[in-house]
This record gives sequence, structure tokens and C-alpha cells, in this order.
Amino acid sequence: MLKISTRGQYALLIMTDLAEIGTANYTPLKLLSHRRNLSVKYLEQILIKLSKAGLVCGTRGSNGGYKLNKDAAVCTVGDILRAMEGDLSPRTAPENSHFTSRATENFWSDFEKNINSFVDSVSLSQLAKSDMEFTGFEYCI
Amino acid sequence: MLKISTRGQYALLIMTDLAEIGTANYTPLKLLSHRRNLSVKYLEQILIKLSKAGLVCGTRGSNGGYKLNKDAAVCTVGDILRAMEGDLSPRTAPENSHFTSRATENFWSDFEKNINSFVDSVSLSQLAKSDMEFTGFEYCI
DNA sequence: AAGTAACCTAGTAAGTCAATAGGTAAATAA
DNA sequence: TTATTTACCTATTGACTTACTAGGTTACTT
Repeated sequence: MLKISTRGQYALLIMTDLAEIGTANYTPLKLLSHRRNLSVKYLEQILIKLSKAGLVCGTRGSNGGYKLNKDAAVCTVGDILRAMEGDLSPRTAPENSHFTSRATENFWSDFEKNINSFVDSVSLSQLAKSDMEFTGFEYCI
Repeated sequence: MLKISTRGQYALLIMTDLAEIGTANYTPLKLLSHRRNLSVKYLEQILIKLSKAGLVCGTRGSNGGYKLNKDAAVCTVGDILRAMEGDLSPRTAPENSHFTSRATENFWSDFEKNINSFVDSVSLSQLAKSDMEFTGFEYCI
């Protein structure tokens, strides 16, 4: 179907939110979920994945929450999507060699490269920047 | 999951086969399916879709079968994949505006454009040509 | 009339996805 | 210490999609 799951889409959205908020403090999931009208429990699963991928770090207790684990300029959209989706290969591996030809094989490989190089060409800081320019540099939850 | 269905993958494979075979005669599904070790009945569904999309034309009875409906040079991989998958948008439409931001909105739109422009940059004749160069210009079923 | 092959429609088992739910562990505040 | 907060972990469910299989009908050729 060539679709990124809603998990991937939510992940990208929340990551731009975190990038706009900055890394001075931790932001609890409750606030993030309220802003985007998403279930806390569902977002949890997403943030845990992002955390395990090292894109985000969380701490517990009051004043706890999440923040970016590295600079938004060195985090690409590809990093985020791959953390949620696994690889971004557009095709399933063939178990039978009859199912492929040399040419289609090359095509699928090139397609995957093209996808990865596109999503890696956009950084989180670019997204956050264009978003804040649009809203006038104010971020409120 | 960002995957093209097996239907889409089979479609691309069979279309390159048809391109290599040429348009002098119709090729029955039985031969195509045998060559690729695919079920006739499953391939049927795929070819019917390709036929409805105008990429292929079929005729019944003996000496019947399928052949390309237009020159392989003006048929792109994008045409084939969209015939099978519908649009190639990487995301599901959001029903709630909270679920998006300006920046992510633009990103998804650019991503879709990038995908379409890539798959449209490869023609069926290119695929067939590189395949036949590899096998030494002989096509046998 | 018989055979061939496209065309059509329905069904099913397996898998995935989105989301909910109930619980545990660690940090802070009282 | 105790309570509160918040991340972290592990099912489970219903809806949907996918990859096929299957049985039948229509049209063309010999």
C-alpha cells in the first residue's frame, strides 16, 4: 500500500513539537498528547520506540517527560520514520527467484535508495523552522 | 509499512515480460504464469486491473492472451504501480486537523511528489532493455 | 459443437494496524 | 516515609488488508 503508518506520522509530528519546544526542560506526554488530541497511551508506545532508537530521552517523576536526545539539525526525518517502520524498502523480499528479474531487482533497489535519500535530506530542524516561521515563532501548548 | 503489494511487484514483472516478448502476438496467461511460477488465477486479477487501466489488452479464445496496449517507451513504472495500488501517497489522510502541522503537511506532500516523479522516471522499455542486455537478448518461455 | 482463454465475483486464512487497558519501576515532592 | 507523578512494559481486541483459491460466465477460434 506504500503507506507510512499513523505511528510514523504521529512520531514525526511530535518530534517537530519537541524540536520547537527545545531541550531546556522535559515535556510530559500528557501535554504533548493534549496539544495534538492524541491518546496518551498510544503516544507512549511511539515515544518508547523513539527512545529506544536514541532519538529522544525520557525521565520519570515530576518535572519528567521527554526531550530530544540530540540536536534537531542532525536528526533526519528518515531517522524518525525508520525508527517507527523498520526499513523503508518498498517491496517484500521474494522467497522464490522466479518472482524477479534482473531489471526489476535493480529497480526496487534504486527505489529504496531514492526513498531513503529523500527522507534523509530533510532534517528535523528544517521542519521546526518552517513551522515556527509560519506560526510566528511562538510555541504554546 | 511503505510496501508495494505483491500484486504490484508481480505486475511490474509481468509487464517487463510482455515488453520483452513484443506485441506481434498475444501471450496467454498460462505461459506467463508458468514462466514465473505464479498462480494463473492470481495473475488473472492483476492482468484484469492492468487491462482496465489501459496498459494491456486481452483477447479471448485460442491464439488469445495479453499484450501491451501501448509502446513500452511511453509506459512508466508509475503507471503500472498506480494501476495496482491506487495513488502512491505515503500517508493516510488525517480526519482531524490537530494531527498535522504546516511543516509535516508540506513534507508529506513533497514526499509523495518525490515518489511519483521517481517511478515515472523509469519506463517499461528501459526495464526490458536492461533485462535483455543481461540475458543476451533472448527471451524464452 | 468443442475447446481455449479472458473475464467476473465471492470467499477465506493469515497477518497487520490502531487503539485500549492494566500493570510496574523510578524520580520528585510532601 | 508516603504519596504523586510520569515513564516504561506487555497484553488484547476489533477492524481492516492482503494473498490467495475457487467456481462460474462470456467471447473467440477451429
